[in-house]
Amino acid sequence: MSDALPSPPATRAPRPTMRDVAALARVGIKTVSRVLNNEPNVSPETAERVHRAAAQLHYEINSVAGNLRRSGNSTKTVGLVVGHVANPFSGHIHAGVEEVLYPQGYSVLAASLDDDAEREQRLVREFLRRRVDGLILTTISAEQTYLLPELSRGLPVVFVDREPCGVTADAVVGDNAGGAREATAHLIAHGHRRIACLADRDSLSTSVHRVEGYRLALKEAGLPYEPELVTTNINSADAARAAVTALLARAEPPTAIFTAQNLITIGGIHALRDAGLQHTVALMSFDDFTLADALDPGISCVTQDPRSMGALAGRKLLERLGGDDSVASTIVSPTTLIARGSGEIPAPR
Amino acid sequence: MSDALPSPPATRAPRPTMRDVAALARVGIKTVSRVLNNEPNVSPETAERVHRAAAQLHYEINSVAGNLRRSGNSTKTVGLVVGHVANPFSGHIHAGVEEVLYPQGYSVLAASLDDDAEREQRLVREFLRRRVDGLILTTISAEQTYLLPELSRGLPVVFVDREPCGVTADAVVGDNAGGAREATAHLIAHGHRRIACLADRDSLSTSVHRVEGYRLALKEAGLPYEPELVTTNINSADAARAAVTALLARAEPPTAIFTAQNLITIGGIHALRDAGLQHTVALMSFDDFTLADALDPGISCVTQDPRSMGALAGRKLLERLGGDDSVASTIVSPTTLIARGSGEIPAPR
DNA sequence: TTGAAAGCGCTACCAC
DNA sequence: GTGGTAGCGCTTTCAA
Repeated sequence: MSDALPSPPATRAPRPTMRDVAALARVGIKTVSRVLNNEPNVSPETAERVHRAAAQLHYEINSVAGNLRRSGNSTKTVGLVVGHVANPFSGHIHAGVEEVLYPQGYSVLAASLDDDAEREQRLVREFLRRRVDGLILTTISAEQTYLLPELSRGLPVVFVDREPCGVTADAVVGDNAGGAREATAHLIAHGHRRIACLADRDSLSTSVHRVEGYRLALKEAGLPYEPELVTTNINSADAARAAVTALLARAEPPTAIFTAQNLITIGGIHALRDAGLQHTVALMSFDDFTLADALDPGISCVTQDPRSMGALAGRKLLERLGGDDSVASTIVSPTTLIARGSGEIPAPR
Repeated sequence: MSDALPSPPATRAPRPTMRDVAALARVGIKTVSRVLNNEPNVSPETAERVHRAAAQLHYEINSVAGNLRRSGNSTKTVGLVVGHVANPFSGHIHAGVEEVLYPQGYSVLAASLDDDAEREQRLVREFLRRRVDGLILTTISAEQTYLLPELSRGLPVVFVDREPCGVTADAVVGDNAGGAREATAHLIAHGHRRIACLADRDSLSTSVHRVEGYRLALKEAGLPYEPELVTTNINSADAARAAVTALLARAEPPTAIFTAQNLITIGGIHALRDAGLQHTVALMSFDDFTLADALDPGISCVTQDPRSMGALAGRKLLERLGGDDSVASTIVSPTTLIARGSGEIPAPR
């Protein structure tokens, strides 16, 4: 009984090379190279013969071999390290990078940090062995001095989301302090005086900046900074849920909460619901998520634009690849406040 | 005023080669190769000298050049095409693939389909030029016969999420028909007789299978199939919102809705809320999303495990890369029903 | 307009 | 143990 679909043989056949195409077209190998790379000075008839032979053999040019010899020794490949590809924030960064780099002929080797500082270095090393033309990195390690030899060699590196530590390099970051300040000021404007702040690990500069923004807003409003309302080093939704539950159980509970990260917001929402306080205690989130507007109340937030951040990082890298030698800069991508209800719950009087 | 941080020169310095290391260590280039590849038959003293020289020059082996000569002509690179890297479903597939391939020394070139069939072919072609060892593909094109030359050459290709068309190859897909059938049967079990079905484009096999599952459940329950309750070719949340709104405005509106995809569910939720019917009309979603349990009512769904699907696809590819010549197979990854409230709203009597 | 030869950085093979 | 030489598939250079 024969299958309707063409069933391919499982044998591994060698790929044709330019030499095979040249032989079939009865020309020199260099002529094949010229034709397939659209170089001038080939007669139309010869070009036609070459194209026909290439098509017949299903030949695809080998850019790996080509780039080995080609000037600049470039691979037209960029290494991208993000927090985790399964995280939508990382996904949007990836999308922005892709959007900018693929049209310019670059391919993207993507990998996840997975909260592992060692992995960060392993991945960078692997990318270097593959001779990527540049790197776009979200980092987790305490400092990136391990990149110094590469940077001093002129390898373009752009940091995204988190600023580098111990090295000078381009970076694209969200306005963490500014966004946190705006979120906190928003709560203050609705009458709140006791505002809790829940943040991620202190080892992350993003997290530290958000707490700073929170403090700045308090200071600007002449409110005291009360350490017992601030919990940091929260790294899961469950931890956030527990932390918020503990805060609400205090003698003087906060009347508003600023959750400085996505997962923390999710844990916070659960905790408020557990206590039946979702319409009583105000909540502002740093970072948005799907259906935040479908919850009751809708979740107010300040949101970054990770896709734009990825695109900016990609663009910066392209400039460096193009030979831009100007001094390293940090681009701050603005945040946007979205009011949906949870952040506009007034303070009790 | 001097910067505290080391500011790297912007000049592009050439990378050291094995020859440079060999010269510095006063050994032959082949010895450097042996040491750096952990091959035997090198005296400890020589190895030490080589390691020292390599470290001094910050030399990293060039795996691109090495693989050119190495047996099998492999690049230890795999090309991955997903729907869109910014989509969490795609992100989880990517994560699963990564999780399986990186430990085996493979790197992943990732790219997004972006709903563009031409892009699919462009990306595959680019990957072929980069001589990837294998491909993991989510497809959008009507048929993939353009892959036949590669498949017959023995290039390992694993399709993920959507089954191939026009070619025989391994695939990992979710249980689209089974999941849809289970979701629909769940609604029927809660007394519903008029169940709407909203699905994505008919050109997607996944979508077609989900509608089939819906029909099968109706049939098994002895319920009639009413075409006016089925809307397909919905490709955005807004379109879904409009479609549900239209359904609810009918003379005999459905008492339950099966939304056969993520974005459609989101649009459907909005439409039900617009009409104030979220506690009246039952809703089952195909695919889960963050905070689905925090909505009121919680959204019941059947969910796939895209991470596992990615891992299965990666594992299959590794087997093929390892020389497995067995006949192509399709792995069906099961779905799970999660009851949260929206799917358990009973039919009015 | 065409192609032969050299060489990109490395590994396979074989001599020492 | 060690290292030269050939060659992976291509582009560069240069001569025809």
